[in-house]
Amino acid sequence: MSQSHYAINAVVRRTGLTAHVIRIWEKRYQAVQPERTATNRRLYSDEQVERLELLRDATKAGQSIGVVAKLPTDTLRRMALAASGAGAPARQKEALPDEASAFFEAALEAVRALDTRVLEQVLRRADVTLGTQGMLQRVAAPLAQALGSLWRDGTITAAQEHFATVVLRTYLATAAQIFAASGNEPVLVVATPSGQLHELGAMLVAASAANLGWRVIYLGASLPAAEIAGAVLQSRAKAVALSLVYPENDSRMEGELVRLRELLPAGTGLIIGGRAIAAYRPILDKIGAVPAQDLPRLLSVLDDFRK
Amino acid sequence: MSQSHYAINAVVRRTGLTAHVIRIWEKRYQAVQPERTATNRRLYSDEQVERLELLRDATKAGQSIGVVAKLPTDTLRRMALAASGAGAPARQKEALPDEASAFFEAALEAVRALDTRVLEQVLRRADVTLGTQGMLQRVAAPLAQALGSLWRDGTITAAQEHFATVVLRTYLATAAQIFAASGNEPVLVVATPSGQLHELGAMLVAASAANLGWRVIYLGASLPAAEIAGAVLQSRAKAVALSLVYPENDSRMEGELVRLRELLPAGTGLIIGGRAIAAYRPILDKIGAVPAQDLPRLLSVLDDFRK
DNA sequence: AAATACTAGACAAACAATTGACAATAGACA
DNA sequence: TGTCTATTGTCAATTGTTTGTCTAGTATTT
Repeated sequence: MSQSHYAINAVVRRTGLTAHVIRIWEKRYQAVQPERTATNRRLYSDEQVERLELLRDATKAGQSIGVVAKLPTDTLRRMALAASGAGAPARQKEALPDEASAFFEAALEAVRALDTRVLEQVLRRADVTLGTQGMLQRVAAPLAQALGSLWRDGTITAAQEHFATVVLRTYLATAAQIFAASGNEPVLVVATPSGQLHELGAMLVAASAANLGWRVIYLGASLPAAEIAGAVLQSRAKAVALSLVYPENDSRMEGELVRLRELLPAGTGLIIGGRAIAAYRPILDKIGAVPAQDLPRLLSVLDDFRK
Repeated sequence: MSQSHYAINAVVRRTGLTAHVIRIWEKRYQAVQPERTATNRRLYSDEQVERLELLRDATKAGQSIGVVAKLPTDTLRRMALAASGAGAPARQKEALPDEASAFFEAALEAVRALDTRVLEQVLRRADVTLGTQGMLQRVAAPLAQALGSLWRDGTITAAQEHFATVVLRTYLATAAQIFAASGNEPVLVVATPSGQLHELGAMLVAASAANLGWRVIYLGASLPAAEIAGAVLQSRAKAVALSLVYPENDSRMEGELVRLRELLPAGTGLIIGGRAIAAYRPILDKIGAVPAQDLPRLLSVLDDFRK
């Protein structure tokens, strides 16, 4: 197989664990036993990295490291499969209230410094410690929201805001990558309608849904109703999620949304979220779209459509 | 096999490594053993250049040079494959002339089908088979260009065009991340100026430059001159690359570009590329910006600014 | 003459390993 | 409830390694 030998630093990058933890897991529980160079540096194989990832997931799900570290890798793989299949979050560790905000602050710091690497690292670590949904709801979503107001404040520059948007966007896209391999998940089309240029909200939805086992077709920002409907037809999607942020009083929006509902096959779910939904509330009611004020509510709505 | 022999300068150009590093890798780890001229100048073969590229990628991925430099080239190739996540067959260099267009066609097919997974897979495979620069220049760039005209044709829908843009964008961003910097590479700021909404060209530049060893700060689309300059100052960037695609006759562009040049520290490189540069040519000359018609030319320009 | 390339040796910053100590948490038990 | 204990992650200090960069001096190419 592959002969890769990763230094501990590379393992840190891939697993999101700290070097401290990796070493202490080895010392105390013999979780992995990496080779050593002639000068005593650890060298990890792909298998060992995978094992560490599995251990990370198991502990994140509430298992104690002392127990799972002794299990063979096969068993860990089965556990991971079972856990993701059940979708039932066992006893997800409740993070401290200020733990999420520490990540938030760290992320903001990286944004100010225009430091891609650190920003990504913070997001990945939040992903590991809070769980993907926790990271999305308590770090990424607040960050996405804060960017706008901080920029209006003058607390951050437009360049920093753009920068953060791009990095966040990329992270969400890859985090949402959830192997669509199985192919028979329900399909969700995500986009923002014509005139709505802010796409971060839509990306959050896409990442969140993908993490919960939807196959997401993400179409980006500012797409006419007919196009969205076309994509739904082509992909036989079960539901559509739109995000409305700004502007809040686009007169053409009503026409767009009505048209979209007309063009969608009967039975297709239509979920609309984002800052601006309050302003468009009457329209949503009229066309029977389900509003979702925030990410948790969106997920529960998605769950209903899944059946 | 081609019998070309490259002087170290050419190798620097193609790999993004410094001459110092190339020599020290040879001395300390016998990474490559180039021929010598009668007067002791190093001469590198294509195979050796490829090997250096593989070593560069492996080290950027976190493997230590001391370990990987001793591995046979075959193993390095396999590792590059594994790292890019493709289970693809290890096609050797010298791609057929139409191989790139086969990838192009396959990519287009995936776009029509709105199939994220396949589209990503095609890009990854192209990456491995043609090399990163080959993939960028012969698949991604043509695809980015084609999307616009195909959409105007009606050959593809706007939804498909949006979809392709997003997937391509994400792939380029992560591909560029793989080469994430160790910290002391020269910094390049990439963006599109106010009014220019198409960012795919800028992303291509960013990915390409990152692959050649720049630390790229990517700011996305439509940013005012003052903001771009601010980011340059903050990051102490050596150069700025802008992409102009559409519109081709924005009257405010001249003001923006002039202002940008004024705000940039003396000595900062200013490179401008994209479909629309012909239309803005007089302005570019006026402010002393270097035009770059295509990706290969951009890279050689970047090379000049490196020092 | 100026730019480029070569060697050798020195250097500093980043990276790793080890150890021992510490703090937070959960569960057990009185 | 409070106290004890085992578990777990974190931290600091120290030592050693790895790696890219730099300088100086010489030679070659353009």
